[in-house]
Amino acid sequence: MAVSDGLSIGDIAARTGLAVSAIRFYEEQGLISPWRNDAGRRRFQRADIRRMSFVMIAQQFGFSLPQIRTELDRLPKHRAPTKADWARISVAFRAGLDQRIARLQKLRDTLDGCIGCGCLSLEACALYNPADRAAKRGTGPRYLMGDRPDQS
Amino acid sequence: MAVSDGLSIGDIAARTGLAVSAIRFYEEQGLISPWRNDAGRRRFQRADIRRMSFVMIAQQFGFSLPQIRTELDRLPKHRAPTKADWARISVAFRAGLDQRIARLQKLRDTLDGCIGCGCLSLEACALYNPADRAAKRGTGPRYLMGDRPDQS
DNA sequence: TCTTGACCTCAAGTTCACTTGAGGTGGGAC
DNA sequence: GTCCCACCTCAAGTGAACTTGAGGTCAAGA
Repeated sequence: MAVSDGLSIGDIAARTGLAVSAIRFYEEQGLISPWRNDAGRRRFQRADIRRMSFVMIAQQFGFSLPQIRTELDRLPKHRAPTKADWARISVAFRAGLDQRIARLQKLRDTLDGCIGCGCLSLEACALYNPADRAAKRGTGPRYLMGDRPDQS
Repeated sequence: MAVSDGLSIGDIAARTGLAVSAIRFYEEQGLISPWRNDAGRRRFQRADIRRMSFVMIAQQFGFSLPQIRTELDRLPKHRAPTKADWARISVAFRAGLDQRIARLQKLRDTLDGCIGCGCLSLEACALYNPADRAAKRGTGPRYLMGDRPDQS
């Protein structure tokens, strides 16, 4: 097979460490758009490996798949993204990561302070009035790190 | 009602921002152990508010409820924990938080480097051999930040 | 020729962290 | 007395992110 034929789903699985079923699921969610060969099988670009890695990293930061999709939608879907393409989406995204890291650091310090404070005055303790209360509305699992779809 | 009667589930909900149903669920999961009054209603200590806050913060760091339970099991369940009690569990837990933060920072830098690298040599790029591959086994949602129950 | 392996689809199952709903109790306020 | 409200239990539903299973295609190798 020539390089232009692209990679099979098995190749992508081997290269990314993702399960084949997960890759199919990601296609369904619009995170990748492989084309099909004559036999109806998925064919991927090498650049899709990077897309998948991006997904995996963003997930660790607590982004949901729809959110990641929004980021990736700013990349070209059917042409290999250039360095400039990636750099463009990187700017906003990196800021988001920094924000999440800072938030966790603040949270850790809050916990630190409160564990140490003894809290004879319960009302005054930061823990009892946390900056962001857990979302009370909606069902399903809570989004981590304060990144909920409805930031009301 | 005297202070010694403790707080109702509604009080706890109001003070923590958690839903009443969530508090009942947390009891079921062994995260809190309220006692019951004559009418069979849950009664909480003031210290339970702190317990719940701890749960909420730990969750934001990506800990699962069983993991949080393990941490909390090191506190006395039916007596109000002292400052020393909290300080004791704080040591190990704080280290875990620092580790998670460091991990995210490294991940962010990896992404940064890889977005900037152009990657003419795909094989050499750190993204194609991420330090920790996503778990391939098991069902259900992936645990965030590499903290899975079975660290095989 | 036959089998194996990699791929395909579509429906249903799974885990986590909850919420929702149905049906019931008990105590104040009017 | 009756109404409401806060609470109770237990079963079932929900959303996210996948996995598993059943049943089928197709090409390459023994």
